[in-house]
Amino acid sequence: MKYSYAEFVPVFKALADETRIKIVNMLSCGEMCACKILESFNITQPTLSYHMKILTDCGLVDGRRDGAWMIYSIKSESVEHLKDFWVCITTECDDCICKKCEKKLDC
Amino acid sequence: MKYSYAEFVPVFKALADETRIKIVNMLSCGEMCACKILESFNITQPTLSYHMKILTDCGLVDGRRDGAWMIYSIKSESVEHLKDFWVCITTECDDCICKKCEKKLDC
DNA sequence: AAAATACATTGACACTTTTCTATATCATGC
DNA sequence: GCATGATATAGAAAAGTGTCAATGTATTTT
Repeated sequence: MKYSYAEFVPVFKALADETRIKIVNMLSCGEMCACKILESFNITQPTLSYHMKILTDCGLVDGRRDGAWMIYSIKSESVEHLKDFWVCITTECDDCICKKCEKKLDC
Repeated sequence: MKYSYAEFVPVFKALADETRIKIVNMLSCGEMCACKILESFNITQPTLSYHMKILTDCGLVDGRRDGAWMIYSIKSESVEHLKDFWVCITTECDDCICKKCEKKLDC
């Protein structure tokens, strides 16, 4: 298994919220500043800040400061990484956890 | 947008737990009964029952009773559905939410 | 330098999630 | 029908989550 399960828990947690899924979707067309994202939702600015922190902490989104603005963008490699992980754990393969368990290994 | 965001929130929630990610992975090699899954984890039987309910309720896993046993299996169409959704929302396209927002639509 | 703008942090609150123990239900075998 | 094994449910405790108002911190503008 080339992936660690635990590393993806925060990513799935980040996506377990409708607002954050929508933010990821919005950023897929290109970078966007926080104030622009905020306009699209009926949430307060601190709440958006909270959501953006979760998205950046898990590695899905990148944030950079440009003067007074925060510019957010999707991290393509993380997007690919998650897709690859999902395909990997849902496809039968020789090093699957189920085979390890039959061998009484730690899992 | 051919998907509704809200429909995937319970799926991502279900995957936002290391034990449940591992269970999905285990089932990718074929169906398995609850007692067999339970052997692989240091959790109680009610806790596994709780996790299996979350996985089946969100549609990722299918459960059928076979006498005294519960046999669980992956629902391949849900696995594909999630992958397609992820690719869709992370790929730039004409009906992206960001373009809708610029048009001041509800999102 | 003062005002305004953009964003982050703090503290509080309601709500949800995860886990357990105890108990109930259901199916099987004697 | 009773005992046993497999699973589900109920209730409770602890921890985590999402939201806000209030406030703090940069940065830009005047």
